[in-house]
Amino acid sequence: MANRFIDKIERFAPLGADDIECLAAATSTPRKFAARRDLIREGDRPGPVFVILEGWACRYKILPSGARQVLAFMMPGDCCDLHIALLAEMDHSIQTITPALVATIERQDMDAILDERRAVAKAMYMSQLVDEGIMRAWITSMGRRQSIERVAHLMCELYLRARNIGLTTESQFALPLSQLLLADALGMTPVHLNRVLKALRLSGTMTLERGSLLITDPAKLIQIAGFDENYLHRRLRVAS
Amino acid sequence: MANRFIDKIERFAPLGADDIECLAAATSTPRKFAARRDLIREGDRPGPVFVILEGWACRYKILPSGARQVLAFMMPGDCCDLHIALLAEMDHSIQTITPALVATIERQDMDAILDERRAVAKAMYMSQLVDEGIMRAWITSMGRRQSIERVAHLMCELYLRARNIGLTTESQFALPLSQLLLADALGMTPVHLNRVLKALRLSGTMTLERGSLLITDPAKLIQIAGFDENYLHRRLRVAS
DNA sequence: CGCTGGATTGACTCGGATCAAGTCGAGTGG
DNA sequence: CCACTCGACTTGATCCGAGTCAATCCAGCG
Repeated sequence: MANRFIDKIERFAPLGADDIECLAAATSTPRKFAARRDLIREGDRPGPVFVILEGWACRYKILPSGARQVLAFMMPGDCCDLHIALLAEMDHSIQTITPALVATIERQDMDAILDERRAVAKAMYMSQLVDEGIMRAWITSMGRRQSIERVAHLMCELYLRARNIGLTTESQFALPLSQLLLADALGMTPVHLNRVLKALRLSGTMTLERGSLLITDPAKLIQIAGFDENYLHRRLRVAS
Repeated sequence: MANRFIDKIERFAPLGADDIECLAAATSTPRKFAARRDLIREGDRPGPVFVILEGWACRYKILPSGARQVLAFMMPGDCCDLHIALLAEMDHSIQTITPALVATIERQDMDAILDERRAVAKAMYMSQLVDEGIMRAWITSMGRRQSIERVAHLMCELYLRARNIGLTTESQFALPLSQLLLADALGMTPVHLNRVLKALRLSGTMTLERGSLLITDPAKLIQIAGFDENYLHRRLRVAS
C-alpha cells in the first residue's frame, strides 16, 4: 500500500530501508475524517504533527469580521510544522476539505525521529523549507499580482505539487476545491474569481470544472502567472 | 556588550551559561554592512545563517514586472532560516535597510549547535515558529484587510517586536522604514500609503515621521488593526 | 546652492467588491 | 418519475477603494 507521505519525503533525501520502515510505523494508524472537519482550531493547544495521507485539507484563519483567509492547501503527503508542539496555542485552524486519511505523530516520536534519523530529518526540513517558500510566494501574489495572475500562479503551484506526488495525468488533475474556498485563499470574492476563471477558460488557458483542472495551454498559464518554474522543485540541493 | 540575538533567544527558553557562551562565540565576529546592501540574492546558493545584531534588514522578491514585494522585516536579534543551507537556491533576497551589524553562522556550526544544545535548539525553533506565524498574519492582512487595517496591523506587529527586544520608549520607537519600503511590504502604492498614514495621523492614532513611530492612541490602533494581542508572545508555551 | 530622493497632494481611472437575480445539478421525499 | 430544496456556480448592474499620472514640496548634502 502506497504511503504518499513517505513517497514525498523520499524525494528530498535518500532514505535507508530502516528510515522508511520507521516512517511507515509512525504513520501506520491513520484515522479517517469526513470532509469539512476541523483537525485543530485556532486557540487550541497544539498536539501531534498531522500527516495527510489521502485527501485534501487547508490551514485557515477567521477574522473578527467573519471573513476567512485560507493560508495553505495541504494535499496527500503534506504534513504540518514539525515543531508545532513548542507553541502554546495554534494561531490558525486546520480543516479537511475532502474526506481524508490523516496520520498523527506524537511529539516524542517526532523528536525521536528528528534526533535519530538524520536523513529523515533532513528530508523533512527540506519539505518544510519548501512550504515556507510557498508562503512567500503567496505573500508576493497577494501583494503584487493582479487577480488573474494570482489565480494562474496558484494553479501552477497546485499542478506542480500534484505532479510531484503523481496525481496528474497529462495536464489534468483532480482539484476538489470550491470556488468559494479558492476565493478565500486568493483574497478575492467568489464572484470575481468566477469571472476570472471564465476569462481563463475563454482564452483557452485552463478549465476548472467538476473538481478537475484541465490546463489547455500550459505555456500561456505560466506566462500569465509569471511563474518561476524553479520555485518548487529545482531549488532543492541535490543530495549533498 | 549586549548581544540582541542572545537576549531574544533567551526569552524563548531558559539557557545555561554554557549555552549563552556558545551562542556568543558563534556570533562573535559580526561584520558591518552599509545600508541597502544585499546580503544574499535570489538565485544565490545559500551560505551561512545570518543573524542581525544591530540595524534593520528585509527579505524581498522582485517580480518580472520590476515590482518589489517585501516579505519580512528583520530587526536586531532576528535570524534567517536555520536550515537554509539545505536549499539549492535562494527564492528571495535579503538586504540591509540601515547600516547593520550582521553575524554569520556556518552550516556545520549551526548543525552542531542544534544537535548538542537542546535548549538553544528549542529556543531557536520557537523563534522560527513565531516568524512563520508572522508570515501567516501577513497573508491574512494582504488577503482580507483594507489598507488602513493592514497598515495598523503591521505597526502593531513592529511595535510589539521592538518592545520585546527593548527598543521602545513609552509608545514610541525608531522605525527607519521609508514609505516606499512600507508600501512594498503592504502591497500598496506609496501614494496610497501616504494618504493612509495621513488619515491615521489626523485621527490621532499614530504618527510616523523622521524615522520614528509614535502611537498616540494604542487602543484605537489595535481596534483598527483587529490585532490579536496574543499573536506574537503569549502563544509561546512557557518552559515545559 | 542646486541636486536628489523621499513625502505630499490633486485629478482622474479602473480593478475588483457589492448587490441582486437567476441557473444548474445532485439529493430527497412523495 | 417528478416536484422541492439546497448549495454552488453564473451573470448583470453599479459602486468604491486603491492605483495611476503628474505636480510640487522639502531636507539633506556634495
